[in-house]
Amino acid sequence: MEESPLTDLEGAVLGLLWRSGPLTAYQIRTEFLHSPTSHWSGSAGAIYPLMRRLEEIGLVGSEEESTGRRPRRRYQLTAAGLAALRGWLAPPHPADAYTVLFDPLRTRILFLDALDSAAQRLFLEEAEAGLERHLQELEEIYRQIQESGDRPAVLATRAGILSTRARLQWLAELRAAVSED
Amino acid sequence: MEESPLTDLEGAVLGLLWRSGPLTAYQIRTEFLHSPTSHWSGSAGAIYPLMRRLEEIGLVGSEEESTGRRPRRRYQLTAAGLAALRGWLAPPHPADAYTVLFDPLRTRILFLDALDSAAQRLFLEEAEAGLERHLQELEEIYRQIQESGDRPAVLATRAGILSTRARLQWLAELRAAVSED
DNA sequence: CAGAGCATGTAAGAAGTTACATGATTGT
DNA sequence: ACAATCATGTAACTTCTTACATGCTCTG
Repeated sequence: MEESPLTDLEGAVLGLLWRSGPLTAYQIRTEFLHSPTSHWSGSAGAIYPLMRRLEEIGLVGSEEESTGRRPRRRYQLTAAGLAALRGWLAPPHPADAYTVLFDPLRTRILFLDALDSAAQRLFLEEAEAGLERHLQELEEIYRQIQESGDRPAVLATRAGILSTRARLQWLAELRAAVSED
Repeated sequence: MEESPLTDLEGAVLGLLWRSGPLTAYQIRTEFLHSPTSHWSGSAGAIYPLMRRLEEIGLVGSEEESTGRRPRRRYQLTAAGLAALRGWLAPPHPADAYTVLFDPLRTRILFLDALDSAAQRLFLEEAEAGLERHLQELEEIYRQIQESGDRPAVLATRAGILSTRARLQWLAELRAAVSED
């Protein structure tokens, strides 16, 4: 029934169903759409086929609520799905869970010297401004959901804040190092 | 000639060619293989077709060094390739450059309550141990390349260290929050 | 009742993964 | 000379993206 390890998208979908009861594919989609990471695109072409796949291997069940209109399919976790969710959650984790995260800015900065110094300065200014802006948003979200009492979301947002601050700190160090030549 | 924006893998390949002169596909592969991020798999099936693609659109050139044996193709950056590299490096950057990075641990912790409390504790222990181990490795690498004087690599490693520390700090906060129930 | 936007998909194509095949070189 | 490993690929498959199609619902 459960063949290969779940992808992170599959695991997250099972997690959403576990937390928020039966959901339609569209509702799942919008959850990802509103996430502060742009890693989760929530595109239709990803979610709809994925839901069918999960149903085929028995990790979710669905029922159609056809009130005469266009079918509206609502998915919920099966017992096998809950077991698979726990298997995905628990250690051992994939290798990339503990290694350095992928960061498009860090990747580019490896080759910063390929830009002339004016462009380098522009790069660093833009990067700091962009991260600063994003940090403000995260802190605003943090305040809101702290009131809502949604603890896992609070924790995840806190992670985003700390991680973004670390990137900003790094950029500040970098700017100091660049300007001293 | 240059159609769509470069992917990060394509940009990084151009960057490697810019920094390290003409390289074979295999040499590029091993650069990625040895990177401390597991995001760069450097699999043959990714690199070889990519190099052909980059050559087709004129961003790299190649010459065959056939000394009678099996062909050995060495790629170098063209003028168009350098321009494309600079376009990829310079702002404006893709949206995901400034948003929260994708973190498999954070994603899982959103659903931590689906595990029983023993499994939760195990999760947190493993995660802290795994990150701590990785941090040690990074600091060892950091010391080595600081001596080598490879500044961009030093900076990138520094970013990995700060980011990993931020994740550890978050886990420490989390453990405190979990144990107080 | 017309248009906006919500909801449910599908099709074609891009990009990467795993697994395989095979030639060349090196160490013992 | 034989095995191990370095090096150069290819093929099939998986997963996601972009773009499209289409039905349903609500609002002015």
